[in-house]
Amino acid sequence: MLLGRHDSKIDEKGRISFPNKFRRELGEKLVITQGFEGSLIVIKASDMNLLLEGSLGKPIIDKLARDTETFLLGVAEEVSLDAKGRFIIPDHLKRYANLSGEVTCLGVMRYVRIWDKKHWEEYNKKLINNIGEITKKLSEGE
Amino acid sequence: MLLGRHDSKIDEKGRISFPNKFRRELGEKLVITQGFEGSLIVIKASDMNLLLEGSLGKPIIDKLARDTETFLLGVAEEVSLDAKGRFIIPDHLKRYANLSGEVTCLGVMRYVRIWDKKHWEEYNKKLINNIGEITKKLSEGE
DNA sequence: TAATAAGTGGTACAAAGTGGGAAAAGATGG
DNA sequence: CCATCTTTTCCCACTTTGTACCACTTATTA
Repeated sequence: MLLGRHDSKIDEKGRISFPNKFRRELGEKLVITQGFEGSLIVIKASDMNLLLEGSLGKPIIDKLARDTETFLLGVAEEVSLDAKGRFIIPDHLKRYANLSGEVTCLGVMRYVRIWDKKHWEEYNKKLINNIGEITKKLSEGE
Repeated sequence: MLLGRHDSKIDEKGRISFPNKFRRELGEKLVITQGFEGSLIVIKASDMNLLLEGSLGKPIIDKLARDTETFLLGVAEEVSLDAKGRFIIPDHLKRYANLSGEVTCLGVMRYVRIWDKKHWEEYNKKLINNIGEITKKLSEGE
């Protein structure tokens, strides 16, 4: 299970490094794509189907499903780690997530979320303030 | 069953030590993460599912589940105790819970809550004053 | 009070992370 | 179509961090 936070920064060559604990879980072949709340998603190529839960199987004429799939898959990129666990973030994804210097990577079960560090700090504050309400709603099944 | 209070302090290396009684219950592989009311949660790795009840298995497009998992897992860290029962509290969690010197650890059945000692003293006062009302509401089912 | 167990502080070494250089591949222009 | 310049990939060496362990201090118990 992917777990935990790892702060990193994008170096001069546009590389970002994953810590060992992520690498062990993720393996060699990864897919990076746009995620929610302005973050990026990095996931094992063989786990791609997890992204599509909720839209998979819907007919192509279903606009919601079509939009969701286009959002998640249309801009995805296959990346591979170098010997030290680094990879290059494609430019269009770097722009989407507003990544420049410092980034924060979060392991969330089966995937990693990459955030601009400042953006994450802000989002986390919101989470901290609202987590009581969020979990309440969740447990009420709504 | 985890039970009782243990006061401790964070040493220069950022380590905190658990008393023997906690260790026996918790075992070797622990997970530490952000908890509620500004405290940290330490739980047996194999009991993580207790935290995730409600969000487990939900698709990535479900915002409530995504927020919950990001809050609980994204900043979690797997820690292991050293030969003397100590572990290092990750910096970002130390900051979240405002830990510097003295801390208070409380055993609550299946997990341990870690507080900044002063913060706990204050929170406990509130509990003492309001516990009548809190339990009344609870027993009335809201 | 002695003996044993638990807790604390600190050092040393191995592993992981970082920056950068060289070679290979690809693009551009004459 | 070849020569040169740019970009990408691979790899090496240095730095930093984390972990294991050791020695000492404090508490516990007989």
